[in-house]
Amino acid sequence: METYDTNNQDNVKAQMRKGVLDYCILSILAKKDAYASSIIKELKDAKMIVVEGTLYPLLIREKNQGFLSYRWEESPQGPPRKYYSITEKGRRQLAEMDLAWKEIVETMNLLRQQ
Amino acid sequence: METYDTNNQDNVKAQMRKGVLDYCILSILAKKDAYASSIIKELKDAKMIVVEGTLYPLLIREKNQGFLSYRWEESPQGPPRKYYSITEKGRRQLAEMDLAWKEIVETMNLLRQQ
DNA sequence: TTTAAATACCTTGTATCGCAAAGTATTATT
DNA sequence: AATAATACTTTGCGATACAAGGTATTTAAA
Repeated sequence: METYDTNNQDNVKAQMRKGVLDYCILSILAKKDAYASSIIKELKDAKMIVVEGTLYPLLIREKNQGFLSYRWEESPQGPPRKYYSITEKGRRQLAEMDLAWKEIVETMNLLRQQ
Repeated sequence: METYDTNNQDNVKAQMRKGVLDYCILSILAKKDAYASSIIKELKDAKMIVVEGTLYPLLIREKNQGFLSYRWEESPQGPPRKYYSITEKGRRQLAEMDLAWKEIVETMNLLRQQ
């Protein structure tokens, strides 16, 4: 059973307003496959702090929407890692997010002009 | 009783991620006093759709945080209007939001560079 | 051999937000 | 009076972000 954000297109912008984290995650994974802990490190470096309790459900949601897939890989130390990849559908979503983000940035520029 | 976002400064950015509506409202009111229906119209023109059920609680929250004040004014037609004004504290908050927004936009630019 | 440390994934409960929908109130028009 | 137009408010729901705690695997130390 899917939720309200499956029709896509029309409400990408509405969702964008709620937070940019989904956009961040897809952007990161568009460049390179990664696992949760490494994504957290990358976001921390970019000063966009995220904690595990936020990221794991988010990755699961994006996977359930078909934007991501994953595979297990051995780690040099510790338990195996769940590497996520962006899918074709994820790349299309990312393209829509780019447009929505651009519009929001332009709107804010307009609103902030005195 | 205040909530988690009263310490200010540290979490402006975290809040910003949740949505840009607060930023929009303060931006609009920084230019000119306005009442709810006129704010909705202005946001609609800027393609940032907001409905009453979103805006009214938001205005009340910002008023409770001391970012806004209001006064009643007669309307040429219909019931009186509640005109909101941004306060000094609201302007300081807006300045912090400007910084937080700038950082988020820069972060997204970085993350979207292939 | 047990214990601890490091790494990694996952879940639960809470506060908050955005929205649809319904409700209340005032004024002007019919 | 009844209706329309305007404006403010509240309720209930679904979704998000986070703190906190939990589970599991591997390696190193005691």
